[in-house]
Amino acid sequence: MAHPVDELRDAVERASSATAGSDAPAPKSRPTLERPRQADHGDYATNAAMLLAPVMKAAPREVASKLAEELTAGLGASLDRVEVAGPGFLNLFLSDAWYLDGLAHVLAEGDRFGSGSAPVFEKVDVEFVSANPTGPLHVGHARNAAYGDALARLFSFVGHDVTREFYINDFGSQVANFGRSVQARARGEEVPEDGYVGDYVATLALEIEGAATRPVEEVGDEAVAMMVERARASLHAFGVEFDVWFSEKSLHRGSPSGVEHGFEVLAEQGSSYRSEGALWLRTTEFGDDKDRVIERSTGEHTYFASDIAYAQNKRERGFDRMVYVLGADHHGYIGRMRAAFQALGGDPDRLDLLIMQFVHLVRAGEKVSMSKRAGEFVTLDELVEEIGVDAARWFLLNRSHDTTIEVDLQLATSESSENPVYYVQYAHARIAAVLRKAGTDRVEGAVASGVPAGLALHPSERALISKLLAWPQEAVEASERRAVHRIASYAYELAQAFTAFYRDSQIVDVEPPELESFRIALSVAAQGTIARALDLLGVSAPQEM
RNA sequence: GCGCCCGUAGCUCAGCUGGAUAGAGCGUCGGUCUACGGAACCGAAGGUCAGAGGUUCGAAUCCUCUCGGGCGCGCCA
Repeated sequence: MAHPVDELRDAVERASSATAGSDAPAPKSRPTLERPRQADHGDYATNAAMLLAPVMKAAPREVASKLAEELTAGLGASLDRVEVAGPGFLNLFLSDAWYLDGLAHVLAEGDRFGSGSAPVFEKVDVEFVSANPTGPLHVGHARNAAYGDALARLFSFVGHDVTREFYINDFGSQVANFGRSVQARARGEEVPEDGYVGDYVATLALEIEGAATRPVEEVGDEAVAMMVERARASLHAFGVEFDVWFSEKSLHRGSPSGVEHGFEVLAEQGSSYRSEGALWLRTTEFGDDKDRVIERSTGEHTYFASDIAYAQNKRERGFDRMVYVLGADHHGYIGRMRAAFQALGGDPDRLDLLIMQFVHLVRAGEKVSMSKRAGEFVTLDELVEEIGVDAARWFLLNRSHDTTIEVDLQLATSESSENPVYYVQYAHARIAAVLRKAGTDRVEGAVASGVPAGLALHPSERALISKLLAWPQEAVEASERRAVHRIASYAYELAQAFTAFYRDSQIVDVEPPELESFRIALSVAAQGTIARALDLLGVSAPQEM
C-alpha cells in the first residue's frame, strides 16, 4: 500500500503534466508538497503552478486554476476542495476519508512504518568517538557518541547497511608518553613535561602490576588497553555499541603492512614523491593548502600515514559511504583527509567528514569549567551519573551538530514540563496508560478490525494523523542531511499533536464503538511512532513514569 | 596571514538544496480544570533574521564584502 502522501504527490505531478501538455519542457524543479503552518492554507500546499507558469508562459494563478481542475478530477473523494492562493499556491483541503485511509496505512505498516524509505540503500561506515586512549571520555566525546550512534540508528532505519567503528589511536609517540606518565606516577615521581596528568593516571599506576619497573613500552600498551576497555564500558552504559574497534597499530604490522600497502597505492596513483629525505603526499593537487609528509626523513611514519592506510582499508572493505564524525578541533583534518582520499583514487563524494561543535555545560547559569590541562573535565560517566542517559542523549542531540550548544544540567534533571525529554516520554507513558485502561483485547481488536469508514474527524485528530504521515519523509530528510536533531524536533511535535488530540477527545469508553476503535487505533499509531523516534535517539520510551 | 563553523525573540535554539504573516522550548504576564496520568492545556507581550550590496516574481535561506564570536593551521597525535 503506497503512502497516502506519496499518492498525493503523484497526483500533483500527474496533474502538472496534464496541465502543461506533452510538448511543454519540464519545469526546472519538482513541485513541493508541504504542510502549511496556517490552517487556512489547507492540509497540504504545492507550488506546482508557479513552477509551471514560466514553462507555459502564462500567469501563475491562471495555471493554478487549470491545475486545480485537474487535481479535483484526479483526487476524487480524497479532496474536499482546492484553492488558488497568494502568488499561485494551490492549497489542498483533504477529506476525512483521506485521513482515515492515512491512519489505515500507518497501522498496516506497523513496526515498519517509516523504515526503509531511503531512495537508495548504501553500505555505510560510521566512524565516531575515536577518542585518544590516553584519557577518559569527556562531554565532547559524549556528544560525538550520541550523534554518531543516533546517525547509525537512523541510517539503519531508512534502509542502509551500517558498520559502527571506533578507531583506536594506539600507535605513536603519545602511547610512549602515556606510558612514561603512568610509570612516573608508579614511581612516585613528577609526571614528565607534556605528560598526562589527572587522577586516572595515578589509578592506572596502581592497577598495572609492576608499572614502576617494567619496560615503559609495556606499561604504555597496557595503560592504553585499559583505557580502551574503560571507554568501551562507558559507551556501553551510554547505550552505544561498536561493530569494529580498529587498532591503528594493526596498520603497522605484517608484510606488507597496511601503511606500506597504502603507500603502494599512492605510488601507483602517482600521488607521492620524495623530497628532503621525506616521503610527501601531493595533497595540493586535491585542494589542500600544502603537501603533507607521510614518512619522515628518519623513516618513521607520520600519523597521517596511518590515516591514509586506514582510509584505504575502509575503501577495500567496499563501503559506498564513509562517514567520519569528528571533534570540533579537527576541522584542519578535513582538507587533507579529502585530499588523501582522492590521492588513493577514491571518490570524495563517498566521504562525509562531519564536525561536531563544542558543548558548554551550564549549571545554574554558570559555565562549568572544562580545563583539560588541569585534568578537570566533566567525563561522560559523570554526565550520565548526573542527568541520566535519556536526558543526556536528548540534550546532546536536539540541536544541529554544527552549532555549539549549551547544556543546562539543572534543566536536564528537572522532572517537569520545562524539560522536553520528559514531555515526550510522558506522552508515550500516558498513551500506555490509556491503552491499559482500554485493555489488551480491546486494543488488539481495534487495530485488527481496521479503521472504520465514514467518521467525521476533529481537527486535532486530522493534525495527529497528518503528523504521523510525515514521519517517513522526516526520517529520510534527517538521514540525508545528517540532521539527527530533526528527529528530536519531530518527536516533540508528535508528542504535542497527541497531547492536543488527548485534550480534545475522550478515547476509552466513548460511543459509538467505531469511534472508540478509531481513537484507540490512532493512539496505538502515535505510541509506536513516538517510541520509534525516541529509539533512534537512544532515549527510552517508558510505559509508566 | 590562511581555512572551517557560527551570528534569528530576554535566554537556549529550529527554520538555511529560495516560497505566503520568521517558529519552538524556557523565562515574563494573564487565564483554564469533575472525561483516560496536571509531568497538562489556552492566550498575550517579545524580532532592523549582525550590517551593507547583489541575484530572483519572491531571500533568514544563494553570492560578495564588512563587523563580531568560536576553533584550527607542525617532518606532534
